[in-house]
Amino acid sequence: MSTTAPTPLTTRREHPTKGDRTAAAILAAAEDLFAEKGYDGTTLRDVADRVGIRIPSLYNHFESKEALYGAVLERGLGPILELLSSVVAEARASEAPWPPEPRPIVEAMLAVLDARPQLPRLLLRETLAGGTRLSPELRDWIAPIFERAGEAAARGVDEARFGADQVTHLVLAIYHVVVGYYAIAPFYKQLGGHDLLSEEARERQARFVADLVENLFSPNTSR
Amino acid sequence: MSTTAPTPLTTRREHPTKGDRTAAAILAAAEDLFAEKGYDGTTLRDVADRVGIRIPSLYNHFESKEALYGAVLERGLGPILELLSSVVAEARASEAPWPPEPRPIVEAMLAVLDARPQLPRLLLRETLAGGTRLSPELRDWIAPIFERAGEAAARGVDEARFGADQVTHLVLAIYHVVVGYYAIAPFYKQLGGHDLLSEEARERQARFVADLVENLFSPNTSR
Amino acid sequence: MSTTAPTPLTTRREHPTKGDRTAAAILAAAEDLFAEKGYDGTTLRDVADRVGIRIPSLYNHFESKEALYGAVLERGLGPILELLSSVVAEARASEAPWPPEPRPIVEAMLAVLDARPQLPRLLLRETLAGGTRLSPELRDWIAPIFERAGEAAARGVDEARFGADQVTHLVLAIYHVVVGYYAIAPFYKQLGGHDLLSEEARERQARFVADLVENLFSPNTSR
Amino acid sequence: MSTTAPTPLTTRREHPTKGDRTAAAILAAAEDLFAEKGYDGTTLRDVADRVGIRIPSLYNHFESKEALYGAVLERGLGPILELLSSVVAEARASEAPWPPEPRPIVEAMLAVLDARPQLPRLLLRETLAGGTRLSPELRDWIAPIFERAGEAAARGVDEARFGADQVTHLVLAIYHVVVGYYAIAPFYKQLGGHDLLSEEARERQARFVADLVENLFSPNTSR
DNA sequence: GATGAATGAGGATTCATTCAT
DNA sequence: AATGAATGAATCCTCATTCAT
Repeated sequence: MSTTAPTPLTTRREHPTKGDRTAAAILAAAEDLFAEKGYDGTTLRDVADRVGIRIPSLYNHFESKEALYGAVLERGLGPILELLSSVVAEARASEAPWPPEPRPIVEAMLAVLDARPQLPRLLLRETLAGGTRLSPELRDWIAPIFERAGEAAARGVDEARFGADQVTHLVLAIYHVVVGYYAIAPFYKQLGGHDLLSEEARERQARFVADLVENLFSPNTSR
Repeated sequence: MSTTAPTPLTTRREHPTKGDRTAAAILAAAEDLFAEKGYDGTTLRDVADRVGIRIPSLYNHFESKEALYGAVLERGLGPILELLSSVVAEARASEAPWPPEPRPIVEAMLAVLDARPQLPRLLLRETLAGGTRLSPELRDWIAPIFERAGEAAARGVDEARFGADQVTHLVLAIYHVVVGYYAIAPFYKQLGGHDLLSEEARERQARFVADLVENLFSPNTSR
Repeated sequence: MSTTAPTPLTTRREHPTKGDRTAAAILAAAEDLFAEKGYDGTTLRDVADRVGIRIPSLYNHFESKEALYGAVLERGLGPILELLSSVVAEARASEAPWPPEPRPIVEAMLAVLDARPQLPRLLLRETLAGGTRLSPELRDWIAPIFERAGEAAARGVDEARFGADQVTHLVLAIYHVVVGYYAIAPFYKQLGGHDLLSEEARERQARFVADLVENLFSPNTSR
Repeated sequence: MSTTAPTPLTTRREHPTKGDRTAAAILAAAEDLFAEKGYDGTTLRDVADRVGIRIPSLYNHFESKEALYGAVLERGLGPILELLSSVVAEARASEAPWPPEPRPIVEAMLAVLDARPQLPRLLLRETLAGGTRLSPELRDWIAPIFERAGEAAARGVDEARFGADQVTHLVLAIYHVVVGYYAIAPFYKQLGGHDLLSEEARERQARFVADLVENLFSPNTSR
């Protein structure tokens, strides 16, 4: 489903070779499958079939199923974590109440996820699994985000509404509102609901999330 | 090969027999394991080991792994869905703005989940899987809940804040805030955060969710 | 399918007890199943289901699956072997050309098989299996039959037609013509042919076999 | 899970590859075992052991146990059915009484079976099982053979001896005489008889069958 | 780089059998 | 005599991985 297929992080050449293209196709297929069926529910046969190659060929590009999964996570989660890191770091550095204007941030965030709607499911699967299969690298990246998001939020939140000890809950809530939306989309549709990933629905969600965040953080004044 | 189905596998007697106790133990073990590792990640060996029996004995109580999973889901999700159904139905019947007082509802909801913190993970896993393994029975139960929750919310929501077309997003958001909290707890703890399932944390979350709901639905006045 | 269910050979009481009746029902069910699906293809669950009892109850009547199979064979093959033995013994004793009048013998034979059309299949299955599961008892019974049948036939056969060294082939041929007919009946019917076990068909077969035997043994005179 | 079927399992190349040789060895082993012990009595372990490979390797060549059985049947029964088909078709086309000279046909038939004495047992097992595991393909092949054999025989048979309504019985009889001989051979030997598959015995049987057929069809004249 | 073949480990499930009730 | 529960052994089959070509 994902359309962009950048070169894998581990090997960067000037010209994308045929091998690079295969590797990218594998990553794309694996991302979809891991998101849809989870690590244990995805077989290398599934991946190879979707790419149109045979199983052993996968090993020319990735050392193992775990390595492939790691590569998918890294490629997928990297941009998100970078975005979050920078936002959080920025907010941390500034003295202004956080966030000065939530809309751009929310929109940047959702733009990333819109381009790769599988990532939230990947993310959620990882949190459900307790980060079991997260590389130490990725884990070290994630931990401070929550931490700093908490710090930042602590300064921005309307204390009349949420106590300082509720900041963690606030951060987690926003996280779940955002990723949960994408994760539930296929199920919701299948249940008879409309397509949450349609253009309009995603715009509505963007507005909704922005409103929500703004509403939560700002003092009691409606926009 | 067999044509008659000799042993009713779900009959309950007056006195809990040895078999009933074993079945209950299997269900408990399976609930934990399915929540932690997912359907594909859980083996019948895992379940049997945790119960302290041998694998074939599982088949004296459940017809198959899928049937066991179904039983876990039904037993676990039943109370939640009933609660939601009754709340939604009630709200639907009354003319008063919904909910008249969110706190009791939120507390009832969280009380159920507190007693079985695995259920949210089970739920979330199902939504991630697109309800693939949901029995038609359970699916028919879930669909109208979202639907009616939307109707009810449509009457209660502060229209100055959220448009009518955002009600679905609102309902999903609350759902994800609630279940996501439990789902991420083990990961959060492992990442160095505190225990989200501790007494205090759960109380904070209860307050937070109640505040959030109240805040979202009531007009712009803090309590 | 078989309707008569005499008491098992191992226990003969005056009044058929309830247990005896169960044992008979088990034997009847097992005879059908072993004939239809063979020893390996028949499970004790199949047998128990058909009788309407639970598997462990089978063990109140038969020591093991093998013992049950043995009992079925003994009960089923006994009458046939007795008949054959007596015929052969009789022919052996007499000096007259054998058989003086084949019709009665053929008819007696077919009467037994008509009453229990499963037996030929059981028999054929055993010969296919090389008598692997035949009790030594039964095997000792069978061996001399062929032997004596050969001797007898040797005297009766039209030597102008079949050489003495072909007597074995002759005996085997008759054996296969007879038992094969019953064995192939279900398949033949299913292939679109008519029912070989119908009254008329069986009568035709009786006539055919009698003609064949007569024809083979008698000098070149048609009936 | 997989959607495409990547590896054609039955393709034949010009040079027999290693895989082809393995597949042939598997077929040979399976043919013996299925003939000796039947489908249910044969385990893939048996097959693998006889070939000298491990069980999972079987799946590189055949999709399942059933598929392997089907391949054995097709490969084994194909030549027989072809022979029968051609004989029957030929007889059907000609106007001469059938068969003009039975000996060549019987000899051709027995030559095929002599080369693969397991096939008759395979055949007989199938008829005993009611063709349960016969592929529709094979079944469609078999049905018309009996049918046409009946038609052909109807023209050739000595009507003074066998009525038209006995033709089916005649055809079945010949079939059983032929295949039964091979099927019973191991048992007969084990019972103390001589080896029915020895050179001499097979020649005797060939003569016997030819005599029998000739005798049955021709008017009352010995050869 | 691609793949046919092979395989150790393991997965769900069935089966015959036992035993306490 | 009947059976619910338990289980060792085995069955078919899948999976990730390796290796020679």
